[in-house]
Amino acid sequence: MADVARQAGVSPTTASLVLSGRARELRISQAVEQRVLQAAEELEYRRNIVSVGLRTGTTRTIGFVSDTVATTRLAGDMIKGALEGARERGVMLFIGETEGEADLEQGLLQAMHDRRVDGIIFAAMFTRPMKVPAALLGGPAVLLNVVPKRPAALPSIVPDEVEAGRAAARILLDAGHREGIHVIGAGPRPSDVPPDALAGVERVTGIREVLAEAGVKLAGGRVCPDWLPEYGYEATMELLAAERPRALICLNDRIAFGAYQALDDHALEVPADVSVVSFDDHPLATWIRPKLTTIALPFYELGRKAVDVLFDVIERQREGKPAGDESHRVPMPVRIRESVAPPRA
Amino acid sequence: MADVARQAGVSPTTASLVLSGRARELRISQAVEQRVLQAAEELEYRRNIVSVGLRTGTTRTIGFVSDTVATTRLAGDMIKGALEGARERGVMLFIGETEGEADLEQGLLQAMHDRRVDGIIFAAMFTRPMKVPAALLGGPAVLLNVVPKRPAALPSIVPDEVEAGRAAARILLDAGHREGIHVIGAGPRPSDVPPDALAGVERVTGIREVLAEAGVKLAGGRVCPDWLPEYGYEATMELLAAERPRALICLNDRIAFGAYQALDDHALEVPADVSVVSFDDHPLATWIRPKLTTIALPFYELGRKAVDVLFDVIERQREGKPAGDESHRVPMPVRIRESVAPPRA
DNA sequence: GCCGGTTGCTAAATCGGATTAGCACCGTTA
DNA sequence: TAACGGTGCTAATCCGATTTAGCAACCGGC
Repeated sequence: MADVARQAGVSPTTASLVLSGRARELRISQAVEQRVLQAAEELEYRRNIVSVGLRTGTTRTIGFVSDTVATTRLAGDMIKGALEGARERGVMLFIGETEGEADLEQGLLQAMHDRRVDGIIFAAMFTRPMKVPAALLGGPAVLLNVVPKRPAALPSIVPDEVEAGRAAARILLDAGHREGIHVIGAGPRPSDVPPDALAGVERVTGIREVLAEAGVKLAGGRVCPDWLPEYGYEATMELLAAERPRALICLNDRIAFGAYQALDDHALEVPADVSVVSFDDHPLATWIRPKLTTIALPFYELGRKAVDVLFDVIERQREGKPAGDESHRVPMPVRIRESVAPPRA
Repeated sequence: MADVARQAGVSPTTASLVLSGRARELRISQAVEQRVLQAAEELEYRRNIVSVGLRTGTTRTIGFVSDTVATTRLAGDMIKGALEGARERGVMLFIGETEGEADLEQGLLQAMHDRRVDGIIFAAMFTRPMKVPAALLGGPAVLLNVVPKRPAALPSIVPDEVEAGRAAARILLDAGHREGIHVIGAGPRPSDVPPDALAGVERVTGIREVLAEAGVKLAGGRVCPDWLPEYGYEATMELLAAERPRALICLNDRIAFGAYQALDDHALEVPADVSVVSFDDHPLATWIRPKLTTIALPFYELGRKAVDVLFDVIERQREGKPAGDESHRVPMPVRIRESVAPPRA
């Protein structure tokens, strides 16, 4: 910058003013402004962000801390959304994984604060209640896919799972289903849900609500120890041994995949014999035959939204206002494909 | 830091010396060292890395630039490996996506250099030849899953695809297969491979080499426009319409999934009627039935290795030595599962 | 012709440390 | 006892910007 100032024949102060866009504000003449700009261009000058960060305290950098990023391809979309939001604002993204370990989490948050990030997105790869680490309260932060175990003064961004449950139920009702509707992955009682799987609880809530309104009774439900194909398969096999369902609401696509396998074993066709709706919109959903009708987890939008809200918080903090702790629900889009049909007469 | 110095009753210089671990070197007495350390502890002092970065030029930060991170869950593992390597060295990771666009790439690299990263990992999500951007040569850098289109003075880290091809062929030979071995995803001629799919070329090279050594002839091969289940399905259907294969080498797991569907349509059983080997070890491979024998893409190791090599480069650069442009091949582990059996008599 | 107000620019301090040169003190040695 | 080499610590400078306070020149009004 000193070089630029010299080449333009002005003081470093003036150069700084021009290059940080405050020329107008501090009454620098157009002529001088142009000279500085041109000198900067000729010298291919770029501001040293580290230095700016030291002086102004803003590093144009945010942190993305999550439990794990590799578990599902969808998680990648969350980062992608965040990345895009960050890029639009000219901000870079630090990422880190806690692996669910408290000391890693502590160290990571510390490391980010040491680098003076402007804000932190604290994310989980599937929606769940978590303890909000104290180190998070040190600066602007938002919760992504995390609902705080005890009330925290932080905004959170989560998918609208209840509405997704409603949508799934409506799809079956609209197709004419009234009986033989089973849930795979939870139930039969509302409390029978894998621990910490908030999504499960909320999806079932939405399902039950819509069915109840329509005067339709859920025929049954089966928990799965984990939401993987093999357990979906087992649960569906058990179900089929006992009775003949007309429609399955699988709590995610991997369970649905297992259910497909079980239905296939019993020579039952989807959707002619049994309709299947599911959640997540995993890539798998378009690979299996028939393609799966599913309510998508909007990971990309979640990531983007998190950045938007984080910058709101940063802005508000700069104005001295408090952070706010509202919870933003991101709608889950319905993907109608080929796995639902009217019940066979 | 000034506070620490004051509390310890020494000059800021001394405090700096002690806290940067150079006390011994510059002959600070043990007593003073202890006083400073204790003061720092009491004040919960943490060095401001931004400031250190300004003065020393090292930010304890590296950049991970890739074309896209979300395409496959496996890509996430690559980042995970890099993350772990970085964490062990107390370094943070910036990530960014280029989406394959040159101007985004340019901007991203620029943004990283502006933030004075200590080094950059330039990655692609599947192995392929790419133009190495000039901005990469500005500092320490390594290529991950990228082979430079023209020779560049940068080390590269890539999976050992040729050896993986050999392994796949050996699995079939060991099971007793001699004829009716088809490739799905490439061939029949060695040049029939999707453009830019370096993995395909190398896998086929390895396959042909081992088969040739054993005096076995490849019965045929079919290209797929893209390595997705639907194309694997189509190619296999075409093949089955013409003849009855004894073993399929699918060029990735998604193709294999499509092949399974086609075999199922023809009432052929895996592995009794047809054996299937594949590549990648996508999560899918354990979800389908029978579980798929596949040669795994070692994404996690690739990510880790990239960080290791990058720090080698950084180290060497500090000593004034050149970067080196060797290519590191990471072995691809074989995952024996249930999709291969001896040919039916 | 003097005064107050603009306009246009700059000197100097600051951010939080790292680095360099050197100072005061002490025991040795000739 | 004066020169000498260690020892233990610090003052001053620097990294690359931003920011505050202020200075000179000019202008119009009385």
